[in-house]
Amino acid sequence: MESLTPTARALLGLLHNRARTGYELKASIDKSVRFFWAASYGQIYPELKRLEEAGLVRATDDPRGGRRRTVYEITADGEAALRAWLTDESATTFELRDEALLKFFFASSLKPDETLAVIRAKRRQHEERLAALRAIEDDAKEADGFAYRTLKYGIGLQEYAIAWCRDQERELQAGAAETQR
Amino acid sequence: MESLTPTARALLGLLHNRARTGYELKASIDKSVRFFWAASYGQIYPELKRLEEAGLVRATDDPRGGRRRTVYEITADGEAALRAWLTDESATTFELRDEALLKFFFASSLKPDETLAVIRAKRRQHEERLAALRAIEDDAKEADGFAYRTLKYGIGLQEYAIAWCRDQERELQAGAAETQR
DNA sequence: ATCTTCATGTAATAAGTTACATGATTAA
DNA sequence: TTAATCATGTAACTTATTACATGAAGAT
Repeated sequence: MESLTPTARALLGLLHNRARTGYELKASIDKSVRFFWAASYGQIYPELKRLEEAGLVRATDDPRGGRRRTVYEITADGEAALRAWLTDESATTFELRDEALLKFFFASSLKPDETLAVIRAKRRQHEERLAALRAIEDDAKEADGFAYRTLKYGIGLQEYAIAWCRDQERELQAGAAETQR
Repeated sequence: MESLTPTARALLGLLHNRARTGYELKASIDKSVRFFWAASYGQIYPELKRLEEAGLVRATDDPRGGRRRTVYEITADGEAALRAWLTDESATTFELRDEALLKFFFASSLKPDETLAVIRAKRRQHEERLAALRAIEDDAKEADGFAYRTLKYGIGLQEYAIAWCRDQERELQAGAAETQR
């Protein structure tokens, strides 16, 4: 038996709470784990099929009027696989891809105002992310405590990044002022 | 002309400072941008070929004894492409994949000691990353100020994550103690 | 009427890792 | 002599995104 991708396990984790359609799973992801584990339809639907073939979820046709609809629920085997993953101590994926930071890293060849633009773009990005996280705060509060704690972690991360950007902006402007004297 | 991947641009950025072999580029990445932009040989060598075909780098055979060796230097077109990217204001990639956090998010079905194990594993991971960043601190200081500032950003991020983990551990243990009374 | 949301799916493509193969040079 | 480092590369695979196609139901 092939081992599951973390994305498949995320689906199992969401289905642990309640049965959902692929569409609902996508919406749930976007309202919860998206900021540290995104997933697209192009992954979710094939992944659900694989999970069904592996017997970890059960698919049930449940049309709403003339609109076809498939609800997935987790099976006992699925619950076991979820638990096995959660309690497995082996190494977990941790990856960061930050192109704005990459630009900042190479900023030595830029003029101060161009560097400033790089940092401001990065700050804006984090501010948008922060706003997106704040927008789902109420939903997270209603879910269990772990969802809310996870969200607060994300909020803190974005705030750290924003504060760092502000520091860099300040230092850059101070440096530019000094050169002008 | 096809647009470049951020990884290709990272190579250009590194070559801006000085010419390097593919092997040296990999080593440079591992000692600088790796924590927010990793790259493997499987990407670097083909990418260098593409950059050469596009005329953005120039390859020169420069064997050391009987060991073949190809040094890449950035061309004027390459410098222009680098600059264009650095000053381009359009959206940049920002992605986080944190499987440990995913586990934490789903921890409601775990027993307190199992949840504790999840957080501790996450903390250990960040502590290792922090140590890796601290180990390259001297190199970053010797490079330009942006490299060092970028590193400090990474260090701060890891410290934030570690502090958060410690908070969660404390809260969990406090909660467990309360239940026992 | 028409726009949004609900709903499912695939094909093409992109981006990247892992494992492997090969072989020279240098340090212990 | 043996291990580490320098050096280059590819094939197979994995993971994921984007764009597209399709169509029903509900809201305005």
